[in-house]
Amino acid sequence: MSGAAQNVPAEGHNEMTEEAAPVPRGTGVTLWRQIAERLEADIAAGRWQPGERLPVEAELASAFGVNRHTLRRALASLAESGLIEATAGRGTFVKALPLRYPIGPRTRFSEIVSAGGRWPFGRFLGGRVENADAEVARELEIAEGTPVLRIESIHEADGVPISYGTAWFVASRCPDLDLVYAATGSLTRALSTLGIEDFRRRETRITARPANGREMEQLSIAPGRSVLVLERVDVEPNGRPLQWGRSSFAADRVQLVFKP
Amino acid sequence: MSGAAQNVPAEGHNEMTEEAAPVPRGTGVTLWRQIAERLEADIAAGRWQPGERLPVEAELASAFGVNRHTLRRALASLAESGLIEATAGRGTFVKALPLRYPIGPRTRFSEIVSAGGRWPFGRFLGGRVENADAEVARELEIAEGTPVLRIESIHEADGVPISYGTAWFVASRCPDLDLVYAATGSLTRALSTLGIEDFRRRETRITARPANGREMEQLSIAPGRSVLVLERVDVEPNGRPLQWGRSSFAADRVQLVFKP
DNA sequence: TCAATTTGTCTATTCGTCTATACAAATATG
DNA sequence: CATATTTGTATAGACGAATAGACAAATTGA
Repeated sequence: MSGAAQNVPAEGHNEMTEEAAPVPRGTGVTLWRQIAERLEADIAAGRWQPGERLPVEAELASAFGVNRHTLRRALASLAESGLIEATAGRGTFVKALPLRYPIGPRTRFSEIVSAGGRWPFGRFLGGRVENADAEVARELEIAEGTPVLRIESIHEADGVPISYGTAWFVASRCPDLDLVYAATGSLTRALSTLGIEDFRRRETRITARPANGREMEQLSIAPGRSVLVLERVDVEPNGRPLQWGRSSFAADRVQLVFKP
Repeated sequence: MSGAAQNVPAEGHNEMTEEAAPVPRGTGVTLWRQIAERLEADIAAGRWQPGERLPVEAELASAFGVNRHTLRRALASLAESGLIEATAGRGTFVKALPLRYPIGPRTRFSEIVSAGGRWPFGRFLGGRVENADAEVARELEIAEGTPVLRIESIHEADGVPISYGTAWFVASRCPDLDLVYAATGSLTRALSTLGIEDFRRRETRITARPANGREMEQLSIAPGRSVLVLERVDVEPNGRPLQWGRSSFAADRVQLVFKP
């Protein structure tokens, strides 16, 4: 590490004063972005708990081998994402916490979030009836061109966006679902209101990639952060597809759990 | 899009000549990196099939609204990852293809890769006996300090690295597993040789994040690409934990599939 | 109340990214 | 074989990232 430590750390328990792995240069990702990502990952991994204070800027800068201004640029982006908050004279504190998210036959966002001790909410962004294209038709096992209801929403836990995505429903099966969903903030409850008492997960497909502009915006996550992209098909008890959806989960705010 | 198209595209079916969404600037990710990621995502999404030629550099540059040199920098990184190959006078062609990877009670890498029509191989990187730390002990349900066998390996399909990770086994249960694994290139076969005929998946936990330096190196993926991090526990028929492992999957080369 | 600590802001310089122009080299096709 | 097409390389200038130094502002604790 080329940068010499500029401030001698106070005595006592001290994390992060040992040098971190060098931040690679020339990778196409700026230093401040990489540092922000590492700090975010460390927080997600539990290195610092909510409410805990991070090492001071000078220490972090030294540990990462960068200038304090570069380090501050990293912290600024974390603050922008809502993960940390800094106050002059006081320090920088952690705000975030990941959610344990089991995926099973009866995956229900509301139940999962409530079980995690937080407040679930489905923020309805928009819905409209459109004719099923080839992909939607295949997933829902209907004829191409059949009217489907397309709903776009964000799912939040304690006001923090967890997932953002789109779901398609057979329009004739779910009249006015968008209106009831918008009113209740819960998809499961809206379906129940419409007489659909049960459905279960048929298949979940997962990939991951860096968030795009829309996802960054809707999920309030920093550029370059990863999203887990879930494509899922839910079916009614008679086996008929009810819903096909594709959602992006803020990877740092959720940990998917599977038990075969 | 500020950049004017510099070459009139040839007549006939033509993708990508319409302008792509503008590449954001000031995000901490260079333009060439973002372009590389988008092209990689498009390839993974099936926009171009292996063997198919990408639009020429001038067209791509125009579509992304960047200089041809910037576009070339993006293509260079994709070529470095093995996704594409370019030849002067000939064009740029796609090489990559994602693997469908079902996760279930009997997840076996070899079976999955073979089912996908490719050649599976477990590249043994190293193994040694060590004393279980707190985390390993908890996952394997043994006393802290119990000797465990730690194995590091890369799993490949047709010579392309798919996952890289570490697994821990109760040393007394799997004597010489590392040696047999190194010799056979198949964990399942190695365990069978040692008298362990069956095991099943108890739990799989998934997160995602950008690949770190080691993962970029071992998986031959470009900086900033995402990895799917799987923590898994496998147990023997009697319910006793056999293996705890944590592997990083190249997110662009694999799509995880779950059927509850 | 004051000193110490920590974050916040300003100005300036150097290095890397992006753009631009031009032309060489390799391949494909008529 | 010649032309068109496409990638590959060289040089140069403008702009953003990173560094550096200095000092102000806010908070904490003695």
